[in-house]
Amino acid sequence: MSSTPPFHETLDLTLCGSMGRVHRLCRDAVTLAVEPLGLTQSRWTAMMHLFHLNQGCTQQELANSLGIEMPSLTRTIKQLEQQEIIARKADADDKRSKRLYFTEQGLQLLDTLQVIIADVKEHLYADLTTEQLDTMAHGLIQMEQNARQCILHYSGDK
Amino acid sequence: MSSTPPFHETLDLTLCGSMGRVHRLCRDAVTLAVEPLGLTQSRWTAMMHLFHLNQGCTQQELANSLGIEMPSLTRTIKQLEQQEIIARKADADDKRSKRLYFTEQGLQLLDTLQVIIADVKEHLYADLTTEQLDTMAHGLIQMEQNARQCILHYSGDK
DNA sequence: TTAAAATAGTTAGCATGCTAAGTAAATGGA
DNA sequence: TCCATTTACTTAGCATGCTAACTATTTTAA
Repeated sequence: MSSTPPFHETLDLTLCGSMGRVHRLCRDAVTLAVEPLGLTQSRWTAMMHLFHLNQGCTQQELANSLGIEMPSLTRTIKQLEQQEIIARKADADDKRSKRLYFTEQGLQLLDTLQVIIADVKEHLYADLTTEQLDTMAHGLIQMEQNARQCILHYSGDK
Repeated sequence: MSSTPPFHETLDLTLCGSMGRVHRLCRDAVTLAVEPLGLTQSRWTAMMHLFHLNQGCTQQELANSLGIEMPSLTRTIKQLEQQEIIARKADADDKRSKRLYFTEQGLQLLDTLQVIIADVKEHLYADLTTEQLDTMAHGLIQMEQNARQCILHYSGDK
């Protein structure tokens, strides 16, 4: 296939493992930084996505944005609700749905969170050029598509 | 900071989330493919790394290679031992260490595993150029370093 | 030489992802 | 109209990562 086996070949499938490791490390870095706020990774991530989406979105929409399944989100939402950071309100039109809103103190926490995350982000992306980051982002998207297709392929074969 | 906010900016910290997602998807793809062999992600990954290292390495060496902590590996090794795929043998010189070897059937399974993984890998890396993969691999290594430093920074501040 | 520190591995228990299966509400077709 | 299907969410329980704390052994240093 490739006539000039380069760097990534030596990584083999470890490229995948490498992504997992970097993912864990990045999220550990942020989580450490926001520890004083009493937030875990899943909670601050959910908050950031809810902010970027829009208050009033459904859990399903937030789960899609996060790229996780509903049951994983349910647990996190429950915790954020107990911490009184977000509130669930039943949709009047569709009684199955619950719409998500920040509470007053949730909004205040969000502000602090954003500042801290911006700071950590600078550290994490240090020494990486814009072009590199773009290439990585696009590559990740391509691989995500490939993986989804691959999963269909193998589960279809059964 | 960046005067021309590009693609990755819109992803924000989601680059990290994206890596986590791609990691999960890739490993799910392989895990589906090797399901007939009765292997989970942590088990086939450990097998591949043990193959690339050398039989007879210690658990600590394998954990380093995998980029995971010892307790995580202990569990996986125990399972692989129960499946009689690998065997732990006490080191004669250092009685604390246990050295890892494939069993006969473990080696046979490894052969099959390699074939399947090569196939999946081709799917996963489809439409990605060698240059892209190289950039990604290097970027990941850089980010891993950044994250480790960042973690030191924030835990040192306490 | 012997007590303290470091190292290899284990166990216990948490965080976060997942699937499977259940409930309640909405939708769609006979 | 009414039953079957779909959809939104929840609950239960597994897989895999982690840290904290323990045992046993080795190394270091007084």
